Amino acid sequence: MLKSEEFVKFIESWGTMGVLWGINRSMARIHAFMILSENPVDLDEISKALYISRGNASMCLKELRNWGVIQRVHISGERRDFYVIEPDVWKMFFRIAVERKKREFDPALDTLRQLIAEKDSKKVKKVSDRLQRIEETFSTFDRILNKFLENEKTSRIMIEFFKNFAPR
Amino acid sequence: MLKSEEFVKFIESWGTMGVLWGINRSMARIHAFMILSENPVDLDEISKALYISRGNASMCLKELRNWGVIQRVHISGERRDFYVIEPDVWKMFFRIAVERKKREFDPALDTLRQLIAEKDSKKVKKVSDRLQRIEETFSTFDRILNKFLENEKTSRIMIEFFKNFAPR
DNA sequence: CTATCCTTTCAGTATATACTGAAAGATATT
DNA sequence: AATATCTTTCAGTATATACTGAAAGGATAG
Repeated sequence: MLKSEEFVKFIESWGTMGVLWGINRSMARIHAFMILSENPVDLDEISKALYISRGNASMCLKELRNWGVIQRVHISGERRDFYVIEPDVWKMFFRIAVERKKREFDPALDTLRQLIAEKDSKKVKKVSDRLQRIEETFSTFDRILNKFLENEKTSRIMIEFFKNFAPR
Repeated sequence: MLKSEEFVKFIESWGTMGVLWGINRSMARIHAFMILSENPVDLDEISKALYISRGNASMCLKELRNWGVIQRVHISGERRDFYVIEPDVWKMFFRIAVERKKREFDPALDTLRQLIAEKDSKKVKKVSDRLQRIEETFSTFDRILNKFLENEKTSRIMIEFFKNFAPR
């Protein structure tokens, strides 16, 4: 399961898309490599296959684990650590969504609200109306996302709804 | 409407969030500045207020126009170009979504499909099943997004649905 | 037509981000 | 407890990304 031209293309393309998720190229390439691997992989294999230093590979694996998109597994009789991807693709999506929201959306919404709450400014009506509209939009978005992420079951229901709404 | 502490904070925070949208700090800061401006702004004003070179400001404005989140307006009697934000916040959201999808999601989905279509590989069942599941997930996501973005009216309907589903 | 005002371009430079590899830290093996 | 195997850390370095400012390119005014 290695090294056809398409595999390389997939790994690099996944790497590019990684930016969409806010993860860096190496992380995404490692993730792609793991998707294409039949068996659990170890640091050495990754390092050699993708021409990445062990140090970097180690840091990327740690970060991928933080994001919850891969897991460390133990193989009896083996001393090394092995890794597998989170097998549930939607779950993988959610985890990324949660992480990004927490890191970048929430603080921005906070600041927006603070700005609106601010009393003594020389705010012009036009601008405060605009801020109000933005806050409403963000807030709606926030509620939808929270609803979506609140538990497994809710997510599944929403996905099913979506599938019907936009059938193949 | 300038330079309270909160305004600066808002601008910088918006700048951070910009990364979420795949736009760089300067672009996002300029956008934030424009949100807070009562009247159309020009290049010079931006450059001075945000301590950005005119060259950079010019490039950022161009890019923001490409994304469709700001518009150039003409003010009679004025020689300079002026700019305003897209006033419809949801529309702004959509434009960013469309752009990002086009740039980063679509190519990845393409590659994924190519990889699946590939005939003569030594693909292991486990891996091809996994790829199949990923394709399904991505494809569903793609259809939802397309549905959402296909026209103004559909978007509005979906937003209304969401608002009811996740009320304030 | 030419001077003035404004915008854009882009080579060079600065800054931020990612990566390497050697050393230290862990954990298992004998 | 010494050795071997594997992982993590991090200072230094490389690479990628963003920014500057001077020069060229337009547009309008006189």
